[in-house]
Amino acid sequence: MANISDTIEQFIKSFFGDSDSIQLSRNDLAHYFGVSPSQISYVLTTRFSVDKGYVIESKRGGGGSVTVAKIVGTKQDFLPELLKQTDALDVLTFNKAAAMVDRLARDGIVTDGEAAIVKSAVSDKALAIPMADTVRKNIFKEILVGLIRR
Amino acid sequence: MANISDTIEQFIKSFFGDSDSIQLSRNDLAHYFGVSPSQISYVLTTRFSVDKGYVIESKRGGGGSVTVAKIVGTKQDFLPELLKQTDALDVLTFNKAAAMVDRLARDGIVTDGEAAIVKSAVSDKALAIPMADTVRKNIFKEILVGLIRR
DNA sequence: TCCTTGTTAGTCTTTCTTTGACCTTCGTCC
DNA sequence: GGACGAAGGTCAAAGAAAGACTAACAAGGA
Repeated sequence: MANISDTIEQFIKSFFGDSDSIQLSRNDLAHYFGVSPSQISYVLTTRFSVDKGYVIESKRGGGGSVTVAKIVGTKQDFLPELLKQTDALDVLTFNKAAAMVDRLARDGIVTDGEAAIVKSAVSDKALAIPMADTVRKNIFKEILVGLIRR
Repeated sequence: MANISDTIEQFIKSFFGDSDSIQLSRNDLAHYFGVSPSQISYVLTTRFSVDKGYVIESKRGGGGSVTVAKIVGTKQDFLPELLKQTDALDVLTFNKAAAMVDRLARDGIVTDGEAAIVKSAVSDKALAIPMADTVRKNIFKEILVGLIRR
């Protein structure tokens, strides 16, 4: 956690209390951390992606701002939805899979321990094979099916 | 203890105080000892393997680092042993994997939910590919390492 | 001696981060 | 309505780590 992006990520996350959405100023944040504004954008896109369960909205111009909102899904239809999304993908990279399972953990649909196992199972190390991203998709889908069934 | 690898090994070990895990920078360490970074990797892989009671995690890029953790507690014996056994296998069938994970569940090393996920991940459906039993072995090994790490 | 195993160094690759330059949008003030 | 400043957006390049792979070298044993 030596890098500033992780620090900024935590800082932003600490703003969500019970609330599902927060509003922030890109410039102010950048100034606060002494980094360039695009750094904030970087953190936003890498750490608060849709896969991870966040949506970003923004407004430019004077008095502009960025809104970060947690996507809150009802547990029942979220897993099937995720399965459908995964199936629609051509291939599945590790980062994408990790983002999705992180979100499942965040929303309490799986435990942290379960999330860790899923990540191990679809990691690049586990799948050091040709067509890894295709196989990963299959494995991930099968895991989701198992989760739905339970 | 004439060689530098042994010296580096001791140096790293001296960093564990009461703590079970330490974080280090490969580059810094290499620079400190005046050796090439890959030398540190060499020490890490040869002296801090699971066999020897350690697990390693790392992150690349700016602010990247290597975490070395001692394997402690109940996982100390059984999981590494199982990992070694798995590694010794040529291939791993689903039935064999399922039997192993069932045993882990029975012994309370993993929850039923976790066991179910592992089985999904290494199921024949997930691995409808050439060389399935070889890939399955790899995945299973990686899951075991993950379990040891946690 | 020759062969195997272990060590050391070096190079190239991959991943992730950081910065900067330039672009687009919005609001306000003549 | 046009000019201007204040946001935020985009993208590419550079930088910062660690990983993979390979070659060279060293030491010990058959």
